Amino acid sequence: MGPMSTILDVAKIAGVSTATVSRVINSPDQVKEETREKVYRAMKTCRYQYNALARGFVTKRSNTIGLIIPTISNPVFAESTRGVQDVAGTGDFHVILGNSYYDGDKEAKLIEVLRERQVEGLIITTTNMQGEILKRLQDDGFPFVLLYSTVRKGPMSAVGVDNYLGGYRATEHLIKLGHTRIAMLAGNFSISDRSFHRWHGYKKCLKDHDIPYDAKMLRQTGFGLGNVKECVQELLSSDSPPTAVFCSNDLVALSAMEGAREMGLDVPGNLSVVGFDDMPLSSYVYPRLTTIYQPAYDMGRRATEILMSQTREEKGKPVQEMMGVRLVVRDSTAPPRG
Amino acid sequence: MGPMSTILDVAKIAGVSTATVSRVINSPDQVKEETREKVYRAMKTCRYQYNALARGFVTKRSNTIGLIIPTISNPVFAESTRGVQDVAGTGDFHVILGNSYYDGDKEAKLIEVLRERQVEGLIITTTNMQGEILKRLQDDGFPFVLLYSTVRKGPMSAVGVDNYLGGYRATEHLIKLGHTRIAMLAGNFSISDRSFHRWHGYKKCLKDHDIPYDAKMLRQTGFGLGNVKECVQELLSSDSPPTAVFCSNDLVALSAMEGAREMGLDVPGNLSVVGFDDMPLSSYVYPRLTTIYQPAYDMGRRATEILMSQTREEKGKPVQEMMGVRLVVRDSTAPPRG
DNA sequence: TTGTAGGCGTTATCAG
DNA sequence: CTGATAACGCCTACAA
Repeated sequence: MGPMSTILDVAKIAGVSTATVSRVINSPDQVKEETREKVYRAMKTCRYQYNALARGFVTKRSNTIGLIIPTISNPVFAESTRGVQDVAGTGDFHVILGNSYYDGDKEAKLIEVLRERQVEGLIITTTNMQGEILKRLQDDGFPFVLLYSTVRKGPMSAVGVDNYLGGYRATEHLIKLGHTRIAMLAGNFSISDRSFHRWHGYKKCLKDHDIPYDAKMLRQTGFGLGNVKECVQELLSSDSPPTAVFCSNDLVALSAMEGAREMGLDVPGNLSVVGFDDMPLSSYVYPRLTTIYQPAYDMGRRATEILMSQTREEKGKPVQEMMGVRLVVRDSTAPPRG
Repeated sequence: MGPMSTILDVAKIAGVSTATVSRVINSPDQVKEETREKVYRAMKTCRYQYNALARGFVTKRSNTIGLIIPTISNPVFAESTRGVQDVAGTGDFHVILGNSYYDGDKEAKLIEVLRERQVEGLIITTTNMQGEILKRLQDDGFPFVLLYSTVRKGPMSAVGVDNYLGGYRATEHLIKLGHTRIAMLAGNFSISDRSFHRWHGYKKCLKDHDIPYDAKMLRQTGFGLGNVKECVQELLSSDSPPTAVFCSNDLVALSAMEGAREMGLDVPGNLSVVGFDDMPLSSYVYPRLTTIYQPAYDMGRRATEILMSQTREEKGKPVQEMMGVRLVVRDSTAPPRG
């Protein structure tokens, strides 16, 4: 990679000024055809390559947005990421991707360095709602939108689903099937308020059906396929084990099913399992997973549309958008045995 | 977002020169503690935020690499992407992600715009091996490494697996099980030479076991979950249908199994299926998928290590690295019936 | 240890 | 339609 040639080189070769070269790049019709051709030829002879960074530097527009998610390994985040990329691309934006791995500090660090790199906006699936970080962004008037958010009003833009409702629907399905001992495997509340809302929906549904809430039926797990198996197995080893479990996402549900199977139990025979997300592969797993669908791809798209309009307008009002969830009944749930 | 303050503002407030401010940012120990503190205070009072773009502009180092994959929706690419991000992060690099969607033109366009944006290097899972594009990168001395590559020698850096061997192993497994009518569902050769190599391994294995190769047993499909089902169903409807099928990736394998099931056939009872990739969820699907494992995460890591060393050194020799594949036998394969 | 000043590649403002 | 020229925010010799 020798030194690249610049518009100055081009200008010299073509015998014009740099301003003219810049014009043929940005508004070709403002320059006489003859000179335009001359410039094109000059570009070719010195193998000129445009430097978008330099432009960004003067126009103060990097044409880049940052996307922070917990981890790209979760297929549901992969879907929303694709949504983000697709609409960003149509606006000639690029996206820098960062994984927070559900770590608030990593998340904060990412936000900081992405801002240093002059991203024009941020899409964040936050792991640290309470933190000062978002407030800081807010104060600075820095454009950002929360993705997979529980926020429904206030000064921040957000797109998400009604997690409370999702939790309610999942639980309701189980109750209608005849279950009364229903556990919940929730992602750690300190790390995800989504999980917290789902738990509230779960509790409310229990109450509406006169099933007493039992705190021992709640287990907070990590989010990966971490200690989930142990959690179910503890649950299932208690003196009055659950006959069903609502998991705060599909990945957790998969581990839960495996944990149950390791104990020689059948899903859904001995244990019904419902997940949350409906990631693309959930209809292929065994047993096919009953779960709450949320429109990941579209959420990614929508968040990006909002962000992009936000970066352009001077003072766009914040917009919150809640998209629909729906219960998808498949094979991992059934009436309790005997 | 009002105008941000610059080191000049900081300098004025602190009563020092911009050079000094720059020093406290880049080499704090080169400046007397007293002035250093003064500068820090000044930064605070004007809420100074570092502009990494400006630095990149002068140092000609964007600290960014581009990553081009077919689609982030395929979990195997998500895994390697995570590998890339993880090691890029340790080198203070960021990664801009682009999906080519298996489209050579999109891929070319992505390479172009990423170069304009001054990425320091590119990691590409190419869809267009033959194209001029890579040659162009080569000629320009632009650092890049091919990921999921079949390249084993020559001037380009690459990391991948032995696809030929993978195809061979998969087929061998089927043959040892007693199958003789073995089909292959291959991703379109024009789009993926990986698939092409796997097919060669498949053919060679057939030959080594005196099973005549039958061209009608090969179907080239798209890569998503596109027309795969129809392909299997055609195959299975022929007068002498296959008893087993080797699929060029796990996603295709899932569709194939579904296609067979739709015809009322049992997997592996009536049809054995083996995939390729061993994506993280393949052990959860039903039936648990027999497949060829390739170390996606590590491949992503390795590719990035190579690239990063390449961007630093002046004239690093190209390095090719082939990582191990291995057959993972699970439940989607069995001896043929009767 | 600190300051001065030139330069990075492009755009944008004015003139011509 | 085209040309000077001053930014943009930071780094880096070179001097002091």
